[in-house]
Amino acid sequence: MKKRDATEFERRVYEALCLVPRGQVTTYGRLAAFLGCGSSQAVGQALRRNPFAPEVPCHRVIRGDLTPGGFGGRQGGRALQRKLALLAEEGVVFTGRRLADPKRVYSF
DNA sequence: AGACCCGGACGCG
DNA sequence: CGCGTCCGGGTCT
Repeated sequence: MKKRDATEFERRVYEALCLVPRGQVTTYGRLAAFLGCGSSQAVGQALRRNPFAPEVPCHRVIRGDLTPGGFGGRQGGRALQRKLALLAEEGVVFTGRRLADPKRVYSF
């Protein structure tokens, strides 16, 4: 496997993600709007690559419906549980598969 | 070209 | 109210 440099678009996503204060989470849609991309899908892909993990709190990013989304959906859900536990320590609690506190969503 | 992920909506119990 | 499913769009390799 070859390593690839993050494109300018992805770099932007990580930078915006770094602006999210601890204890709060953001959504792909808000992130995309802040980047001016207009499509949250591209943001999801950039985080899924997360070449800067764990320096980049990609676990602080959730879907617009307050669902974790594709957080390790391919790793057997193991990574998802791990990030979920991290968020729980920050105060972000999920109810089943949805965020229990929509107020925790941070907006730029 | 193909593959990947997100967003909103609908219906059901 | 919550869940599962459907379709499309934009980006990356």
